[in-house]
Amino acid sequence: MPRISEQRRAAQRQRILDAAMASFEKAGPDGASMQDIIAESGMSAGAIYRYFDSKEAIIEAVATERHEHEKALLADAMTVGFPDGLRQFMNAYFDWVADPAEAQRRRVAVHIWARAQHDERLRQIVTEGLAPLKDVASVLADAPLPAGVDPDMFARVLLAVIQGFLLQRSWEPDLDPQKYRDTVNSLLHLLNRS
Amino acid sequence: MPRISEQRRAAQRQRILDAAMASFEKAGPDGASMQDIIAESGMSAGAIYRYFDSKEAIIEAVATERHEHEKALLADAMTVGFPDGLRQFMNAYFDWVADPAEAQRRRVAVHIWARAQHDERLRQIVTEGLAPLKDVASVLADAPLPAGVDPDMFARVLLAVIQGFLLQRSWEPDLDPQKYRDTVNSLLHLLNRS
Amino acid sequence: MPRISEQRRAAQRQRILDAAMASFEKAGPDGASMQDIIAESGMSAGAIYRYFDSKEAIIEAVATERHEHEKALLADAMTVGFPDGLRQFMNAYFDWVADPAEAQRRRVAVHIWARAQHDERLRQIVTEGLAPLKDVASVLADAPLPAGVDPDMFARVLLAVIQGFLLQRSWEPDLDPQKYRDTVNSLLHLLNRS
Amino acid sequence: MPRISEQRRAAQRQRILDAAMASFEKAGPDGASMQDIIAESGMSAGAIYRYFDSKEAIIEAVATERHEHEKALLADAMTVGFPDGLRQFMNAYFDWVADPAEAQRRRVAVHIWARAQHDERLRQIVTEGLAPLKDVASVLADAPLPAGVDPDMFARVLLAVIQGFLLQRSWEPDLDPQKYRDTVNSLLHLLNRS
DNA sequence: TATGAATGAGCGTTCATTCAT
DNA sequence: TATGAATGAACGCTCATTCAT
Repeated sequence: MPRISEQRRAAQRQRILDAAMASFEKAGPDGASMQDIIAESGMSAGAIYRYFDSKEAIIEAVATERHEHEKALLADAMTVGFPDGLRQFMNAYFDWVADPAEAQRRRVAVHIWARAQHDERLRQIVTEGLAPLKDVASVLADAPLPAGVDPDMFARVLLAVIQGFLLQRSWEPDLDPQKYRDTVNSLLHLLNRS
Repeated sequence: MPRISEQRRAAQRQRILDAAMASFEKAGPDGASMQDIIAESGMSAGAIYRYFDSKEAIIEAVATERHEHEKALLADAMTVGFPDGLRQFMNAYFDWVADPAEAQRRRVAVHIWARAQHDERLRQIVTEGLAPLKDVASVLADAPLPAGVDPDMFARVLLAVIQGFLLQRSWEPDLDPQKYRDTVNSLLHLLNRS
Repeated sequence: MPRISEQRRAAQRQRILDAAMASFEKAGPDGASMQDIIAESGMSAGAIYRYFDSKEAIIEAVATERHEHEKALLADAMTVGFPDGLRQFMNAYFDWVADPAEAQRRRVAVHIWARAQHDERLRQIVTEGLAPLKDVASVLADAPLPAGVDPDMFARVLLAVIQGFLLQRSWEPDLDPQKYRDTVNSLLHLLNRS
Repeated sequence: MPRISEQRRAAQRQRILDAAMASFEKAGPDGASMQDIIAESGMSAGAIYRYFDSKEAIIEAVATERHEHEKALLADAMTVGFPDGLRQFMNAYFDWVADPAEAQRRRVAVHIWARAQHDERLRQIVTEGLAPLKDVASVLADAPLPAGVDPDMFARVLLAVIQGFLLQRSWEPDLDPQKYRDTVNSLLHLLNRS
C-alpha cells in the first residue's frame, strides 16, 4: 500500500515550503509564481496541491513556520527575571537577526508583514506571533522601571528595535549587527542605574 | 511646445498617484490592478500611460512622494542641537504616525519596504529616504552619549522605534500612539541624567 | 473616442455567440474549451471577456438566444384559434426542426437541456422558454377536446412530439422530417372527427 | 486464472457504475470528476482502472446498462398485438418515467442523449436502444391505422411522447406523470374509434 | 491485487500594456 | 490628446491517468 509515511509526508511538505521560501525571497509572494515554486521544489503542480490547497495556504504555512520558529526561540529566554530575562530575550532575537542562515526567512518576513495588512488570516498569524510580548511585559511589570515607562509599551519598544533593524538591514545588508546590538545593550544598561 | 500647461500636467499626475495610493492601501501594489487605479482615478488607461511608463513607475513615484514628504517633515527638526533637536525629530515622526489622515500612506509604506528588497530602484528611493539619519547622527556625535553608544547606531535605533511601531499598529490599529510615545520619551529622558 | 458603437458591440457579441455555437455543436459546452471559442471567433481571450463574464455566461447567452428565437417563432402562430392555431404552432416548430440552417442550434439545444438539470440559471431560461405552452393550453381549453384530455397536458404532448423527434434526429440525421410531420398531422386530424 | 471470482468482479464493476450514476446525476458526466466517482465508490483510483479503461468507458457502460434495462423492460410488452401490446409498451415506459427509484437513471439519460451526438460509440449504444421501435412498428403495421399514419413514424411519435415528458419533468420535477399518462391514453383511444 | 501519490497538459481567466480611432 | 477595445502571455489550479510500492 503506497500510502506514504507521516515522515515522508512531512518531508514533502517541507520541500514545498523551502521552495516557496526560496521563491518568495527572490520576488516576494506575489512576484513568485506557482511555476517558480514547482520548478524550485522539483515537484509537479499536481503533487504540490496534494499538500496545500492553494498558493495562499502556502504563504500562510510559511508565515506560521516563521512564527513557530520565533516562539521556540524565545520560549526559554523568558524563564529568568529582570534584567537577565530581558537581555536573553534581546539576545535571542539579535542572534536570529545576525545569523546568515536566516537571511532568507528575514527577507520573507517583511513580505508577510506587508501582506498581513490585508489578509485577515495572515494578520492573525502575525499578531499571534507577537505573543512573547505579553511575557516580556509581565516580567517588566515586576521590574523597577523609570517613571512614565509602561511595561507593555516598553516591550513593544524592544520589539520595534529588532523589527526596525531587520528592516534597515534588508535594504542595507552591510549594516553591522554587532555594532547595533552593542548600542542597544548600552542603552539598556541605563535602566539598571535608574 | 507643451499642449497642456505644466500645472495641469502636475495635477493629472497627482490624481493618478492619489488613485494609486488608494488602490495600494486596499490590496498592496501587487493586489491592485491597473484597472483599479484607472477606475479610482476616473481616467482612461491610455491617459495614465501618458504620465507614467508603467505600473512600476507609478509605484516608484508613490515611494518617492512618500520620502519627499518625510524629508520635508524632518528638515526643520534638525535645526536645533541635542537634546531638543532629537526630541523634535521624534515628535515629527510620532505626529505622522498618529495622524489619521496619514494612515493610507503608512500602510502603503510597508508594501514599499517589502518591495524595496527586490526592486533596485525602489531600494535606492527607500535608502535615500533614510538620509535624515545622517543629520541625527551628526547631532548625536556632539552630544554626551553614554559609553558604548554609537551615534550612527543610536540614530538607527530611534528610526527603528518608529518603524516598528508603525508596523505593529498596521496589524493592531487600536494600539495607542500616545502611550507608546510617552514611554519612548520617558526612556529618552534617561539620557539626560547619564 | 474609440468607444465602439452599439452596433459594433452587438456584432462582436454575436461573433462570440456564433463561435460558441459552432464549438458547442462539435463537442458540447464542456467538451469545447475557451481556446476553441477564441480560435473559432478569431478574437483574443481578453476581448471575449469584455463581452461575457465567463464561459458559463456564454452558455447562458446561447440558451437565451435559442429561446428568444423560439418565442419569436411561435408568437404569431398563437394568433388564431383551434384548430388552425394548433396547426400553425406545430408547423412553426416542424419548419425549424427540418431547416438545415438550424441544425447547429438543434444539436446545441440538447446540451442545454442536459445542463439545465443542474444549472439553476439555465433551468430558468429553459423553463421560461416553455412559456408558449401556456398559450397553446389556453387555446385548447376552448376547444372540443375528447374526454380525459387535459389542455395543459395535451400542450405538453405536442411539445414532446417535437422534442422527441429533435432528439431522435440528432442521432439519426437521415430521419425524414416530412414523413414524421405527415404522421403527426394525420393523428391530429383524428381530433376534428371526435 | 482469474484471481478473483467472476462474481466478485461483476460486483465491483457494479459498484463503480452505481457510483458513476450517482456522480453523473449530480453534475453530469463532464461535471463529475474521476475523484468524485472514486470517493462515491469507496474504491481507489487504481482499482477502478482495473475494471474500466477510462472515464469514457464508464460512461459507455452506464449508457449500455440503461439500454439493457430498457430492452428488458419492453421485451414482454411486445408479445401481444394491437392495440394491447401498444398500451403495454406505453405503460411499461410510463411506469419507468413515474418510478421515483429511477429518477437518477432518467436524469443521467438526458446527458447520455446529449453526448451521443458527438460520441460515435455512445450514439451506437443509444440507437441500438431504439430497437424496440422496430417491434412496435411491426405490430402497428398489421393494425388498422388512420390514413397517412406511417407505422414506423407512429412508433417514433410514441417514443417522442415519452422522451419529451422525461425531459420536461427533468426541469419541472412536480409535473404529474399520471395526468400526462391519462391524456396520452385518452388520445390513443381515438385510434380505436377510427 | 490494490493503493493513492504523482504527473503534467490543459483548463478558465486576468492582466499590464498598446494603438486605431 | 484622450479613449477604451484589443492583445496574448501568464496566472493559479484541476484533471484523467499511471505506476512504484
